[in-house]
Amino acid sequence: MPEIAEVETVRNTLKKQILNKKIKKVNIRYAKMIESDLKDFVSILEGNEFLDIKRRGKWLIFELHDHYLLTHLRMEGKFYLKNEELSLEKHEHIIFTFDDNTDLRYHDTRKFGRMNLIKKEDLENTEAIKKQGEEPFSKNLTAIYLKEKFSKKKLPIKTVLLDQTIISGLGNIYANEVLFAAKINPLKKACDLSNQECQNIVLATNEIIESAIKMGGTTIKSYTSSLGVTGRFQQKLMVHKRENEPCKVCNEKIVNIKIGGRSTYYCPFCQK
DNA sequence: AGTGCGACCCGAACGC
DNA sequence: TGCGTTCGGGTCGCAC
Repeated sequence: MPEIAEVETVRNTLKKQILNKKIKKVNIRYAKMIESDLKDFVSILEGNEFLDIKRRGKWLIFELHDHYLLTHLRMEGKFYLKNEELSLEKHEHIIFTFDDNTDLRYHDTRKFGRMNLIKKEDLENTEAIKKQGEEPFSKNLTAIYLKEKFSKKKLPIKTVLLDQTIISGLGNIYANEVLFAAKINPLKKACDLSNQECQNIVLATNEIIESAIKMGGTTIKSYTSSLGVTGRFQQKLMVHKRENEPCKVCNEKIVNIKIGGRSTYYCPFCQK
């Protein structure tokens, strides 16, 4: 399940591989994945080239001449680079073939990922991009900002951390890890958090996301980056997917509960 | 406006 | 063994 660190890893990896290569052909095998007009999608991309790859939250933004290709990997989306002669696999849904005979293949077992081609001038007006909250590293991500946003939320803080309009890019793994590092019980209502707790979330978010990006993300389930680089952050996980294992700080058993339908892991002693 | 929930998917895990 | 059922998870859209 790619979150911000995984998306950043994919971005950095792909940037070394696909920029400024002419796109010879686009093959769409699962049309529902494309949110924009299908004919435009093919005609605009063919003959075009990727000039840069940016990121906003969990969205990857491929820059083309005059357009951006927005992609969201959701849970299982992956990009692979392959020789175009290799046979297509079952879950390779969108294939971009470059004129050096390599493919950029979008692979997604669950078919949850989406792609959207937009004109450059429309980027900031695109709903998905417009509503993204502060990036984990932004200087605008402050305790004051969080306190104000949280004050309107009676939901558990765990649920609120997943709200992309507040902090952009956190998913289930890092939400669990941030709350452990900040020593906050995931069930606590967001509106009840103190200034100090908001500050702890800012610091924990900075620290964890920086570390996760440095380590190439976290490999959970099927996630691998485009070059097959394995994320190493899983070795650093303190609570996520560690149900019944001892807390690395106090030895108490890590608990797994559902909050808002999402698996939540925490230490009942460290996060009272 | 905030909240809750089904829909989108399909492989893995589980039940019988 | 083999079949059917349940579950998960990010985001959107809709109902309240």
